Amino acid sequence: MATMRDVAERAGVSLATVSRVLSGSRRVQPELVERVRQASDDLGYRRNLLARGLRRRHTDTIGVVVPQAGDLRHARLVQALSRTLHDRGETLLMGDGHGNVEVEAEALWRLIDRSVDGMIIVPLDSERSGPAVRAIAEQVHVVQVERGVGAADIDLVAVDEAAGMRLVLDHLADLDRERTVFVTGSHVESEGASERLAAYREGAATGRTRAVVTPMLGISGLAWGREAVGRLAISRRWPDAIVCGDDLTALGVLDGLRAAGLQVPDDIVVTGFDDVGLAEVSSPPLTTVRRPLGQVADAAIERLDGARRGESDAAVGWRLPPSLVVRESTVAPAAEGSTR
Amino acid sequence: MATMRDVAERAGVSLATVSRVLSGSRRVQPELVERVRQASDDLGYRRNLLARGLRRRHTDTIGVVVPQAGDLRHARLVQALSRTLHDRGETLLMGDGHGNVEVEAEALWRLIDRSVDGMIIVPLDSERSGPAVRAIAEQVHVVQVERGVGAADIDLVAVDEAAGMRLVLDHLADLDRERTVFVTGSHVESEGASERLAAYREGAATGRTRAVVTPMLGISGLAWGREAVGRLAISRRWPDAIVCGDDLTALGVLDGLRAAGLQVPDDIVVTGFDDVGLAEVSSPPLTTVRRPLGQVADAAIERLDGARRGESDAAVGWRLPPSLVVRESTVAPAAEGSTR
DNA sequence: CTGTTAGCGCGTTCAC
DNA sequence: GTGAACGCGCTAACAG
Repeated sequence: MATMRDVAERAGVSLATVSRVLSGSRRVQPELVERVRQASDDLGYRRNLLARGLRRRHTDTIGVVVPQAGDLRHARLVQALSRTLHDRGETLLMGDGHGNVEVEAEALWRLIDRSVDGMIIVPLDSERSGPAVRAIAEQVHVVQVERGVGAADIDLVAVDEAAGMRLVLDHLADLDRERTVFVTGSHVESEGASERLAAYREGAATGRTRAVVTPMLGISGLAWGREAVGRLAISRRWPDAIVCGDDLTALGVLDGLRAAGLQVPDDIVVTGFDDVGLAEVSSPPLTTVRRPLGQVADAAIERLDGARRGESDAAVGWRLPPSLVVRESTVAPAAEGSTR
Repeated sequence: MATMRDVAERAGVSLATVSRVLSGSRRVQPELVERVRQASDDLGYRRNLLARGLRRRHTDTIGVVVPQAGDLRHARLVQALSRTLHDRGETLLMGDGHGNVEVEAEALWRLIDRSVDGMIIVPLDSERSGPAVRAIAEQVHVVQVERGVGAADIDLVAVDEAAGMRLVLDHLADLDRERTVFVTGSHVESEGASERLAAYREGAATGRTRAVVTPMLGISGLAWGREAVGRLAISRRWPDAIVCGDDLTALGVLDGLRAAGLQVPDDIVVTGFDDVGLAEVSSPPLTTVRRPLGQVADAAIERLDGARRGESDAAVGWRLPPSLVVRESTVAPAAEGSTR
């Protein structure tokens, strides 16, 4: 590997000049610029970012740690982050919690050891990830995503789950559906789920959709969706809309409905939550709520950048509004395809 | 941030001693070890990996670049890699091609700039990624995954697609299915797809399953699966098994079959390929071929490690055997659940 | 504008 | 067994 010294010798200039040409930090005589460029290309020179970072005290690198890199949702987030960071000339250093708080903590520290300029964290658990996240926040600027560890002085950008639920409810009202039931996982599963449940209750009470049936709580998933429909069948009083807390449960509901011989969306409409891979491929395709992953990513990066420039007044807590994706599980093909 | 010098002062020893204690590179008097440990803990000292890497000329870091980090398959691979690297005390530096060869090339070089000890690459395109991958291979040891760029001197670990197809065909033979049809994407889409097609042809000709219908080629996806079934319906000669080139197409086939009123698996059985997220949630769940991602990851890392220790004789080309996951799209519930 | 010099924080000689 | 001194490759400060 060629070093800057090699380039300097070949171009017949000093080390400092090479550095200046390469980083554009100061004006250099055009002729010398050319000579340096030439020499650099000839040698296939590449800057050593380790040395550079050591000297500059920052690395144009931000750390990102997610609970489970294999999860589609997190993978998408990482990709979104990676994309805009790349465009800004920064590099993403990924850490993976592998679903384990201790592993997560170690991943965090390892990133610190590599001198990241900032950190974007999706905490594994709002309780148990607390100590590590707070400790890290003392070392470098941190912005939490999706979930916070209850530290008011650490930035947080998340999705407004309640607004998403209102979108669903309004959509149902537009369709004149009056007897809805909410099928979801038990609200202890995640903060998001309980927010959606609360918003459903609230919306059902005060919104345009009335006549609401008590929420059905189970362990979210395919099986629970099917079982919920089974229970409804026994009760013999079918609702005209089923709102699900997540897409997977909605798939189960769809399957149960098919077994029961009901037509979607004619007899009954179904909605999911969290448009990530599944909703599109179900049959019929699922109307669902899409989280603005790209905006979340950009907001987090923006915030990090602002903080680095010293605009770090008080910590922010942003909630970004999701959008409704209307598909055939609520609207028959003819009137299909609108997204709002 | 505390530095080694701070630790040395607090412990009343020299810098060198601290270094030795922390890296365990040489024996140090027990008492001093204790003092250093204590001082280090008190200060919350963390080694600066930039400086360390600069001095040692290696970083215990390996670069991983994938075509599209948001793809579930790649995300899973990254997670598998990340897991075993973590266990070995190494760190993963991720690069994302974002589906673009130029971006991929830049990601590769950026990792080189960070002094990775080795590189694991899933090339975006076996043709167009060639130059970059070959150039990188001159800088650092690289092992390609899944797809090679046709350089015989660069390691490659991939999945034996043909073996996977044989698994499917044998399974069908066990079920006494005699009229199968293969529905897949056009074989120009990827090398993997064409390998599967070839293996299907081969297996159909020489294997235990005879009476084979000409493969149906389209653009893989939900729509093509449905359409393929539509064409079959017109022909009025139903096969007793439909083998699909990928899971998504299989989902479409399942949907088409339902519309046509056929029972799966009684009237007809269906198989997918690449068990990643979709197969489990379809109805009925899909029998499919699972790629051994964990083994692929471990093999790649193992190879990198071997090369670093100087065992890098000739480049290897490994093909790992996938496994068949039997679900209800080929075997009715009663006899379900076996995986082999 | 350009060159010389001094470290960034570490690991590693070489003397003791 | 321990410490002092050097240098990894680079940028920032200071002269010229």
